[in-house]
Amino acid sequence: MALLANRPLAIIPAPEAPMNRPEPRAPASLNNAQMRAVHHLDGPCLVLAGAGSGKTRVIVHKIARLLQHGLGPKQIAALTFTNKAAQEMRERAKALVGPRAAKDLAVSTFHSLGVRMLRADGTRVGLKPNFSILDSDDVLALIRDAGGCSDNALARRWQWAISLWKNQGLDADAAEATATGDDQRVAARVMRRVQERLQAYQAVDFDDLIQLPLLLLQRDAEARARWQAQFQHILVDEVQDTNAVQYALLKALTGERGLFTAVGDDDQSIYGWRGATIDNLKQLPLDYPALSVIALEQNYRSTGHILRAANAVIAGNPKLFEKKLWSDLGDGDPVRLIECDSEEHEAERAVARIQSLRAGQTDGGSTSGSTLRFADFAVLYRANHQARVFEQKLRAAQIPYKVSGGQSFFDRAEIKDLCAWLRLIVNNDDDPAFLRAVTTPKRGIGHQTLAALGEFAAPRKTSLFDALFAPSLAAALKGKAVDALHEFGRDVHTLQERATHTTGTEDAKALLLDWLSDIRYEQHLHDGEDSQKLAEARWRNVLDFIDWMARRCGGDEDTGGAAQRQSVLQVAQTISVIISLADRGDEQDVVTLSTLHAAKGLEWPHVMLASVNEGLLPFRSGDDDMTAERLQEERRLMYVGITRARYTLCVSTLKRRKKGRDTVIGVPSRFIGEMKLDEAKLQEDPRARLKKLRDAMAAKVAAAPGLR
DNA sequence: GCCGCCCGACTTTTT
DNA sequence: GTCGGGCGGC
Repeated sequence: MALLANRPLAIIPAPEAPMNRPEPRAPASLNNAQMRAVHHLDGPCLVLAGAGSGKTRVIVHKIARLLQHGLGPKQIAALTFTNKAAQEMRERAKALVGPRAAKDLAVSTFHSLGVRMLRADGTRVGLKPNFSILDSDDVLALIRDAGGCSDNALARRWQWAISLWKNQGLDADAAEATATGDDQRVAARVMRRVQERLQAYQAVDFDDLIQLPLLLLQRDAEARARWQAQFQHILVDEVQDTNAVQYALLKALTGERGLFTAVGDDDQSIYGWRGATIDNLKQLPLDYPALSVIALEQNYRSTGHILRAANAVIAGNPKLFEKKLWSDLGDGDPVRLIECDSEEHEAERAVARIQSLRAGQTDGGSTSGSTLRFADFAVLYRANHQARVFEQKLRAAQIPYKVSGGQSFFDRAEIKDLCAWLRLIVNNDDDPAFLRAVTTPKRGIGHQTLAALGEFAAPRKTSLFDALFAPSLAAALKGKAVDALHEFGRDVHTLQERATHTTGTEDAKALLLDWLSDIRYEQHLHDGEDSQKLAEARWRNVLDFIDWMARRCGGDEDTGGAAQRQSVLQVAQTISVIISLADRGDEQDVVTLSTLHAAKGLEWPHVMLASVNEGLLPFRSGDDDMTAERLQEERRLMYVGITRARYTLCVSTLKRRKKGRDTVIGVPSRFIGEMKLDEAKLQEDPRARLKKLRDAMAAKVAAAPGLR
């Protein structure tokens, strides 16, 4: 959809095999292991799905099997981590079981499920049904405020610590008890205050969306019984990425019966740093003695050389479950190793490789008739900033590209402005939203007025919005300020009123446009931006956003399964959990630049792993020492990178690399050696060959007496 | 007190 | 190459 035109999209390569390789992509029938996973219905099941082994296929077929077995679509939940994954799963399910059944399946992210549970039962854990969901920027502001701190870096560290605690299922008390050192103790105290404010605002953060439903199930037997009865079978995707709270929620939802299918790959666990714990996978067989473990080892993606390199690297990690990928796609091209002088050189080599492969030059030097698309290529690297030099060189070569993992559409200031208004009409008590909305656009209400309003509201224990209408407010503030506040209050009420009753795409759009013109939002953008062009770009984003909202009100088929007409208010309620989805329609033929993390789950015919150097991959920052766990996660990252490739993989290292302002000697990553590449089969870079010649020459000269 | 300049750093990311 | 923080000067 146009909405996301300026957002980097994940690309799914075209289904047709780009090189002339006769190879059936998805076999018509399930293989043996897949079949066992699909037909195991009466007990807990762990599917260890190696990279490219058809895991989504298994999930979708299992859903079909469960339906066939007599379960209703509403009784099946399939949980993912990202909206994108949920969307893909929903579509694949739709293709297999038909739109009618697919519509009622509970295919969603963990967080959306949490929202659903809390909207229904939130009152049982102290939440009004109209609670707000704060995004991480709101939470950061809240933390700064609660901690009385203007230092953003410190607030961020607090936010990080608090989130990790929440992901471990700890509350403020528990956090304070486990805190070591002064920093942590302070963070725990901040956490307590943040939790109090969240409660007062009737707001939750993303972590709460998992933790509170868990609390609900633990505390409330009736709710537990009801939700356990609701879902007769739960499928979990990427189970290796679950954190302690998500795992506990899964257990609480499935209860004693343990009717679930967990799908994941311990070798692709790369999110330990944000609280995911592989302990969950270790714990699974202990918590469920009846667990059937089924390994999917046949890889349908990569050719032999690539797969052997991947297996060789991951063999360096201790095994949780024995598993070794194999493929019947033939050896394919050898993995290619390139040494580059610098980042610039590396990017130039990458460009040259794309051009030569596209021109029909294969690694062996023979030519093939077909032309490759730009979208068949990806350059993968460890850290975002590494994209820059590739962007430069690709632009210079006029090759279209996109960068994954950029700023989300919903993170843009203009979109968040509007979301603040929407949140406020959903939940009048949402003070952070109030503060943003009341000052955007400027309406003569400054921090003086707001501070006074805050002081008025605090002792009365009302939200800022409620305080607007207190009869005694006029006594506490200047007349002009009160008028401005009342006008704002009326604006919000008007919007709220209309949003409750407006449904359907066209009406919704008209309402939203009316609103924007009422608050003069376009003018506000031009005022706040010195560049005309930038302001216009922002306004276009706003219009895209409006379009997108309106279409959801109409219940468009293609907007993620919301098939009924919804009021603007209803759409506004779900907005903070719907982070953008890529639209398949505007998939473009462009080269992908992506971090290794963002590349997980995707694949390309031709992949380049860039700057595979010590210090970058595995990553090491100045002072910290590399623990065994850290190194193992880095190794899994390398494994993920290698297994993204279908036909060719090109790994490059830097001889010199930039580190901050200066340049340091580049040491090839230990993972290069671990790939156990057959050196004899390695293609030599023309420049390296030249250099060898030169070195040999120099050696001869040096050895010859009398010539010095 | 505010503004502007300079210097340093610069993982990974979802909801 | 860019962003943010800190310091110095006005």
